[in-house]
Amino acid sequence: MSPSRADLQRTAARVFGWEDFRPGQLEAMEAASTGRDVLCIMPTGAGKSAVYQVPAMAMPGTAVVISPLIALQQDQADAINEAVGRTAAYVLNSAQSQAYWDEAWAAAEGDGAGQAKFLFLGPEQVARAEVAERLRALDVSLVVIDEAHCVSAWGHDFRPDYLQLDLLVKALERPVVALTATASPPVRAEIVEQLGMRNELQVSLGFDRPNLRLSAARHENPEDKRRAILAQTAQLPGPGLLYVATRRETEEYAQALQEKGLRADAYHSGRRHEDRQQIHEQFLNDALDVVVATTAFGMGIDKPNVRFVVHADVPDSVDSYYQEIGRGGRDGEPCGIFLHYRPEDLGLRRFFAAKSPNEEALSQVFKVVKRHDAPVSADTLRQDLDISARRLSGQLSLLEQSGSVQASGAGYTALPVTAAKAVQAAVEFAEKRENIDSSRLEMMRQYAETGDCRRRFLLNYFGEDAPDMCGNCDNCERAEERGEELGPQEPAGEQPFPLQSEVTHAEWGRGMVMSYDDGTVTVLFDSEGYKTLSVDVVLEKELLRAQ
DNA sequence: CGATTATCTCCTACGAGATAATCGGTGCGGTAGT
Repeated sequence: MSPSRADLQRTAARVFGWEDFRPGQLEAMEAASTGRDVLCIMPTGAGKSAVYQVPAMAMPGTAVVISPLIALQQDQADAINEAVGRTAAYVLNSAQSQAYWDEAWAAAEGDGAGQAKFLFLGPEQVARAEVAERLRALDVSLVVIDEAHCVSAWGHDFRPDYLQLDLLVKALERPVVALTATASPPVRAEIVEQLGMRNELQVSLGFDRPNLRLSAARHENPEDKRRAILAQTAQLPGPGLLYVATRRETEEYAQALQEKGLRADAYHSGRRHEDRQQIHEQFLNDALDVVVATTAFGMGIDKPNVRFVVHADVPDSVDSYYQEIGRGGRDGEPCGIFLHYRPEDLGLRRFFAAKSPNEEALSQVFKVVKRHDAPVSADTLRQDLDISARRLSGQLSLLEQSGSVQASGAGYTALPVTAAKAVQAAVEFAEKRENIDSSRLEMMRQYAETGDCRRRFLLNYFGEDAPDMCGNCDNCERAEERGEELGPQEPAGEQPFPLQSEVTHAEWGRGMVMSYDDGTVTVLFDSEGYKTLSVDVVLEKELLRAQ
């Protein structure tokens, strides 16, 4: 028997002391507990964790929670254990002793009062055959993917095991609960596809954050940009965040800000663990005015009173940008959002995005998979190949996605093609993905350069309609100064296809209309990424057709 | 792709300017060495 809505409410109150629910929360919990997949998009602090924790406590069995950072897993497990009053959640990773693992397995495999209700693991653990096997044997309540945007953001290159999670999902045959604060339509689609979710309920609380005051400034040379950033950051009321692109910049800006008398520190993944922890704590306790950080700083940080978020460089996508500025103004009070931009800065992002696949390694991996008649496990492949687990994961998922290898719980099977064909398909697939990535970067450029309402740009990007000028971004303020009416806006120019409607293009196939801006239309094509076209040309040449 | 650093060139030698080489982000896990 799955728990009823009343059961869920009782559990929430009894175990966690939660009496009230946000819109969508209860609905999502109910869906999960009755066996339906759920994709939940809620800002941090809106009670995302409750969506899986409450049903998992109300249901029999153990929830398997996949989360990207061990520190994050530990925080969540601690919170659960404190609420429950015993060890109901275990965090499993390479740093734990064998004794701890044994205890966790024993607790998960048992049932009754001492049962483990949650196991927290990273995708790398799930990819180990031994762990996967043991998980398959458990009575699992839910499969939870926390920070699910990592599937899309990290799966392709950085942490390839994210793309193998569908095997776990398939093997366990339990409802999937995917949670994230930020996901544009294509990212949502990718999460659903990669995790093999079916008929999922999507719950989104909406992306508008009206208290964030958006602005951007363009600079010509690096020195002017640097001066402007320092002057601005020193003068803004804190606490705040300054995001930069490189580790070295974090050190340089932090030092310059210190010299101006601010309490500032540099945060990046190259710093010692204790230092990172200390900076994090100091920031939370208002003992720092500014943290100057790379992308390493952010996930899991829930501080209400961040008063500004300054970007010294463009991030790789609007998705990342929104994730980063979303750390400001969580208390609902005003927060200044500033993007400093030079077109040349896009170069670094292009460099990071350009990772051509290793054809030699692909070919080798494919040949070895093909040599086996029966499905072969990643572990066996690794012994045959003498390559790292991580690289193997990357090659396998590329081969799988480009259609030359099939994956199942039993292992990998090669399809009847030659190694040369398999490599070619994989390379083409990687190129296509790179095109999509660069189109995402192009959207970041558009955001930086737009003269239109920035809030509308962001909302359109995340698939929401936003007809009004917001009045709280630099471009709206400039329009106001020119004496233009805000409020419901005359659509600037013709808009032949409604927002969010489906269109087709002879060459690029199916796409979705995302936004109109200054005589252009931006369409998100399934296979090509974002394309921005002139409305006049589209109409004249009949480039797009409504679906 | 672009910024920074290292090396080369000029030939009185210095140091300036040109040219070449290098570097750049996220975390897991495991390994080597205390």
